[in-house]
Amino acid sequence: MKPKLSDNLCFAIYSASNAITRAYRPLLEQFDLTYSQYLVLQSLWLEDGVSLKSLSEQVMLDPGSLTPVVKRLEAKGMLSRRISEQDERRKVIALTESGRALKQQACQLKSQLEAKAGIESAQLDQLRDQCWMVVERLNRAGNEGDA
Amino acid sequence: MKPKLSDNLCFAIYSASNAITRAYRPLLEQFDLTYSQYLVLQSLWLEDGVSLKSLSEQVMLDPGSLTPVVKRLEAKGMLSRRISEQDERRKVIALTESGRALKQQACQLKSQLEAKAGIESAQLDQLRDQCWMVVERLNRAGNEGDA
DNA sequence: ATTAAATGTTTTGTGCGCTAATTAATTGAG
DNA sequence: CTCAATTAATTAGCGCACAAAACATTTAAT
Repeated sequence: MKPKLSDNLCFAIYSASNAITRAYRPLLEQFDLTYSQYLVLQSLWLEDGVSLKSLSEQVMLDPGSLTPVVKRLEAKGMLSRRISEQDERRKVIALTESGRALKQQACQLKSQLEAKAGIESAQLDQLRDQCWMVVERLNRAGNEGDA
Repeated sequence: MKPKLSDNLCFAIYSASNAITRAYRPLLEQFDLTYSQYLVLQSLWLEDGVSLKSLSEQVMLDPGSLTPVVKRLEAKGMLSRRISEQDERRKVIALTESGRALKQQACQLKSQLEAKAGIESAQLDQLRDQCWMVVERLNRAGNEGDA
């Protein structure tokens, strides 16, 4: 059998990720959000008032990647960034009233996308768990140089 | 049970994709390649001398995303972009000798990454296929407005 | 044959995502 | 207490990934 590009797991995951953000785009447009911004909001809906570093661990992105995302959300009035009083290096990122209010409107987004894709939850959970397994192993492998 | 951010399949796939390009980066560095550039090369190793549009379909990326990637590969001497004689709108993208030669050196990359992550092929194939299922359904859903 | 629609590529502008370097605040070792 | 490490956040620079617009070439319709 001739090898195909789609044989590669990396390409499959990469394409799936691109397809998801592509599919989310028109849905998120009504809220003037990108997928990354939406992800940050979801994280804050679960745990509010965290530092940028803590947030970056939650969403598994570099602090350097997150600063501009959070700034844009601040500009849209979704959250505030005030300096922590305990530790002035830290910024405390907290939802505003509008940011909190968006939670109710946006919770339909996930089911909207699932409906769009027509995925049922049976294999879905397995797929999700296997993705996390890949993430965990790659992260572990990347941090093995800690003497 | 309290809901967690990691319950979301979208987040899992998104994180897995980021983790993969992150893990590939140091491996690809020795070849002075990014993951996208590597993907384009892999596509050309399977089918050489294609138009940008054809290439964009192979790797599932916008032509607009691909133009700069291909240009950089051209600058590195990996491929050539000449105007098609049959249709002067088209560009024919073809590997150079160096581009073809890289195939031998880079074929170890995939196994190198798999070793790094310690993934065995049993569940791997399933994960891959389910990713493609998601991609297919999202793409189908996105193109349903064709009267 | 002329012109209108379609096709292939590039350009422009926005927003990631990463690394490396910078700045500022805190901690710790002497 | 002081000064060197550490930690938190930002900045700068690179390379995507996309949509929308611009441009040129080809095709199709009349």
